[in-house]
Amino acid sequence: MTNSAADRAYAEVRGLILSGDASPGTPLREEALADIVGVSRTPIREALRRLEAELYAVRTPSGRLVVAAWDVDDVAEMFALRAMLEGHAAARAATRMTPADLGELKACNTRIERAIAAPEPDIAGFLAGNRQFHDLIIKASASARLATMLSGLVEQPIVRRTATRYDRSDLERSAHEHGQLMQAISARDGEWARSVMTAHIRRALHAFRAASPSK
Amino acid sequence: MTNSAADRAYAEVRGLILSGDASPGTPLREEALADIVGVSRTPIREALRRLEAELYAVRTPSGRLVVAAWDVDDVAEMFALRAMLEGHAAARAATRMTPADLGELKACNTRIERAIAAPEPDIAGFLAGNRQFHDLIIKASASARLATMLSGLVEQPIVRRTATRYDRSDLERSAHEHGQLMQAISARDGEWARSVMTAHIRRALHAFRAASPSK
DNA sequence: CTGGGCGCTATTGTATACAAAAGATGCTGG
DNA sequence: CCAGCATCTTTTGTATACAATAGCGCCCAG
Repeated sequence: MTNSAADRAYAEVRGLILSGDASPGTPLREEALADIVGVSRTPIREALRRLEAELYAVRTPSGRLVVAAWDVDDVAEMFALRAMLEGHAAARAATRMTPADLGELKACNTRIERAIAAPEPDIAGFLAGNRQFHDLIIKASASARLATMLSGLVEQPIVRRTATRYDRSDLERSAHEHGQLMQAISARDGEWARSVMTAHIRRALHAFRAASPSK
Repeated sequence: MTNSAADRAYAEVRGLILSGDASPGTPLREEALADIVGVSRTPIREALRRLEAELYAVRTPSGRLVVAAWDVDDVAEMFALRAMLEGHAAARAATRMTPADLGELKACNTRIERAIAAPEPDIAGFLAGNRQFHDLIIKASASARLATMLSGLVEQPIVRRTATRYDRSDLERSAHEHGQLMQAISARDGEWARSVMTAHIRRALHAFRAASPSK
């Protein structure tokens, strides 16, 4: 809880962008945001730099920031990068995970299975579990750099929109792939784990594509 | 040249870290750095946030920043990530490059060949050309996200230290691999280009390992 | 001599004031 | 009526002032 104002500013401005309240091209003016969030320009500036680094915002030639426009190709590229990087994380995790870590992973996937087993699947529960599952893998990969790179790449809102269109068989397939991944990790087979993770995320990419408006 | 003070601060502090003047574990105190660079704390803070995001600095539990310690494994991980990401960039570039881009690439590699052909190889010229060559590929990949991720991963000093140990055959091999890459791109074969680039960087990794003290 | 608590200091987080630069607006001359 | 320019406004960049907090050392009691 070191710099709460800046963190709050980051979360709020990011929320504005992802919710669509600030649509692509909207200028992100520091003073206006400071008024909205209720802090001074200093933490706002810090938040904006982070958002710029994560490409949520882009700079006009003269240094003004505007909300970035992500088209389908941009999002596809994000999925492709995530697939590579999380695949790498899975490969590393396979040779580094302790039995205790693996148990935690198993418990997490059990929660996911319970969330989707109900008559009316619990999408929020699925998403929370899914995120935790992936975070456990990343953590077990023991690469701070990988974790940093992935943090700006795992934007729930798009995953969320995709997931709300999942039917039960999609959800079950996802949990099943998690099971495969745990098998690969149990076997300490990094390349198997990489392949499963890559496939897992690339499937999500195509689910997204299928659900997206044009193209 | 929008915010020159912050950029200067970034460059100077980064220089302190990479030159070894600020050794791992050294605290990075804002006021002290402000005095050194000759600007106020505000741009220094901005520079430090960037350095933190790129893992040149890490935060102690209580929010203080210290120079990060990179061991051999960290550097190896950076090479591995670079190999994946630049491989991806090469694959994208292969289907996107215009003949003009390719011509520029060829000219660049010709300069590299000239630099290493001299009786006493021009290492600085090699490094400058090499960097430009890789930047051209990244640019042609037309992925802002990829460019952003790679920018924090291409730290000359380590590459430089490795390159100073190259003998002529290493340098020639590097230029030759660039030639292969251009062939793959000319053929518009993304997977070929990816493989060549990945191999190119992984060879550099092993050159680094061979040159590094322990392990 | 040692351990714990208390207060001081060093350092970062946040707010605000000031400077510079880019954009917009309106005026004037053609 | 339009082009060009001057000025005024808006917005960002930088400096500084103030607040909060964590670390450190010192002193005292046992």
